[in-house]
Amino acid sequence: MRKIHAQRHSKQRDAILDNLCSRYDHPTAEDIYFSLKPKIPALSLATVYRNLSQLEDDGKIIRIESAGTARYDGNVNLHYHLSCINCGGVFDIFMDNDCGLCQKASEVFDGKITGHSVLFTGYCSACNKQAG
Amino acid sequence: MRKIHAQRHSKQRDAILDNLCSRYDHPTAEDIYFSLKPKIPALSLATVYRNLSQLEDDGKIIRIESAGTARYDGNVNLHYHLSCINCGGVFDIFMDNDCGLCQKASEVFDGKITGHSVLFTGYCSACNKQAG
DNA sequence: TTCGCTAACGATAATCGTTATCATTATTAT
DNA sequence: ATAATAATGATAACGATTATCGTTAGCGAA
Repeated sequence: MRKIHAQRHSKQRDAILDNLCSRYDHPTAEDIYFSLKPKIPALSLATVYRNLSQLEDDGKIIRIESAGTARYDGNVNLHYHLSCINCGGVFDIFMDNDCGLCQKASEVFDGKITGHSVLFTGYCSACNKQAG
Repeated sequence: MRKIHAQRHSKQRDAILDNLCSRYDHPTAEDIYFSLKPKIPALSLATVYRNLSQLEDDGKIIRIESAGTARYDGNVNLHYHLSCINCGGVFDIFMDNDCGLCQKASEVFDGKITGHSVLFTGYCSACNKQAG
């Protein structure tokens, strides 16, 4: 089902990937759109969506399925996320391995596991200190 | 932010919870709607959505954030899910613990972790046998 | 270098899942 | 039974995403 993409180069796609890779706040498509709009005034939101799915298909970015709106991540190395109950932000959680999660899951599941994602919920550093 | 609900009893809510708890295919709101429609012809899709969020707030069911459409699960005990790349189905993966995932995450994350969800991707039993 | 093909674009309409509104119905305490 | 109001059904509204379509631009061949 994976499509073949990016037969041609485009400034918009470059800008979108650059933008995503230079930030760590896991922006939504709209966040990226508004972030690039000053630099590329003619940019269309449709183009952002189009390229984000394309880049995802090409394995260059990751889509984070948080409630409601999709967020994106330019870091394709294995890591997890925490969605803050208080501020709604999404934060990185880096662990040097998956704690044997896939291994264990493969043992108990009669199918084939090719990947996984983990979304923690709780309070980010700032909100935890602030609210207690 | 958790709301107080269910001050009154309703046949619709009972039916929705019953339906969800008696099946293991992690249906969408619409799936439940069509499943109950023959039994409760006057049922409205809005009522299904309303009660699903209410039941979720009450901790009686779980919402699974898969791509696009939300799915629901009547089993509130800790377990994980696999989304089949081939057929699109969502399947249970039961493990007797979290493999130390939360423990490890708490060590490396400067905030407070209160919960987590894991979504594996791959092939379900049937699709794995069929396609290889 | 220009030409032609068509991928990618921008603008916007359409779609889809979900939520809000509101008049009506039904549950429950009195 | 009655009154108060939670919950309902119908449907409009909403927000995120995708599809459409005419135009633009990347790139290989002439």
